[in-house]
Amino acid sequence: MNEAVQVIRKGRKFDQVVESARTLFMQHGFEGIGVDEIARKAGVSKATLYAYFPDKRHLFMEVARLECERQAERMEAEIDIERPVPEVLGAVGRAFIGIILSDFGRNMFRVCIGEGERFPELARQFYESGPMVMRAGMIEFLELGIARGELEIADVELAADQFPELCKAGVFLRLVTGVQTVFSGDEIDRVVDGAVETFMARFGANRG
Amino acid sequence: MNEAVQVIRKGRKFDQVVESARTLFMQHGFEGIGVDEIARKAGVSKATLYAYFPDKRHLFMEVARLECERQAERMEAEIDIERPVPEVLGAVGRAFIGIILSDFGRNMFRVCIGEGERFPELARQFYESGPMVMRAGMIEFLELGIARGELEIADVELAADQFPELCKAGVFLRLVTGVQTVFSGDEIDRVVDGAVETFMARFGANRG
DNA sequence: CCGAATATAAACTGATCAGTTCAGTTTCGG
DNA sequence: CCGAAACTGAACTGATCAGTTTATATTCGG
Repeated sequence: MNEAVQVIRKGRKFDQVVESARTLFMQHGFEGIGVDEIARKAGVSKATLYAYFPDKRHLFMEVARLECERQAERMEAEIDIERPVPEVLGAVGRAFIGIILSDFGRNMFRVCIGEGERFPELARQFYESGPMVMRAGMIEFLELGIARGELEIADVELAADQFPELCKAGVFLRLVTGVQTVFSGDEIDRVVDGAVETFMARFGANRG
Repeated sequence: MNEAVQVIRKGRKFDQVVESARTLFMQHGFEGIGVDEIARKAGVSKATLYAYFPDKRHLFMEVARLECERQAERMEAEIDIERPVPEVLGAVGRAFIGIILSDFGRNMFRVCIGEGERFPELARQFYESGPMVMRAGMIEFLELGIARGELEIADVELAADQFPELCKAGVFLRLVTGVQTVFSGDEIDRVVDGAVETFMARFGANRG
């Protein structure tokens, strides 16, 4: 089944390499760092690195996949979906913005989008192990909210897409274009609270 | 005042170069095409090209700036802001999605974001001549809608950021990651109409 | 029709960097 | 303690590509 994993993990210094790659990729992006430096920081020879991974791209993919898993787990652990819908949405929005603003998020977007044409495999894997997972979680949660009578949604998938998009309002574009790279807590609250309010105005079940 | 423009435009084959660059950049992105090919397609020698532009990046910037202007003009010409707010928003949304899905839009995002760290000048200029212009237009229009009594908005800037973001729901990310590259008219209608409905649910002045 | 501005072709520089090779060393299970 | 697997280091290959150079040719205003 998972032969691929076994094929890749064959040496004792595997984790050192991944950890070094994680740090450097997240800090400098894909093109911003050379394989030599990754090997050096890992305390490993370049030849060893290439014994583990067929090329730089697959090393990056592995790092990206792990990091997405990590973020997804953290998010799941932090958020209690039993709380009222607006509260949960607020928490989700703040976590989401946090990821987007992190070195990881910024560089992941940069690489996936920038490299998308030359390296479609990565962008697709990123979508599937990042945004798609979150989308599935959103759908699940929204359906719970509907069942609880807190939400009324005809097109749940569209709603699940709209919420994260709302959270990016005025942030994402300014971030990736470098127009603004630091956002205060107040700024984040403003956009997340705005997202929750807009979302609830449309989909909240107001019977009263 | 515009000495810079005069300094750049000094030969008779300038337009050929820009036009060639426009076509090829929009088709292959920034890194996807070499200067040699741009010169060849322009029917111009490489040396001539470098007589016009200090480097490849500034050539790209010029193309980007012109294309943004072009899109902004087209949008302004097509849309009649005297129509009812939801109708105007629908038209804006469809035009916006159209730009995003075009070769120009896709590659512009790709390059600005991908190249952002190494070439911040471009991303900033893009933000200013593209999204920022649209944002200003949105703000103006929303204020008109408020004055007309069709809208009620406390934070106009946030609302102006939210609408385009809503229009991207489920489209933008799938596009830039290559998960889905073609979108049907029905799909576009679904997301734009959904954006208008959500927006109006929050900001529409329903006194009835 | 002259001379200054502009354009050309094509070879060249120089820098970058992923990935390879190989001869030799270390590690570790059995 | 042996032999196989894993690892090392450092030089090397090979490809890409932006930008330069140079000697020559074309264009065009005055």
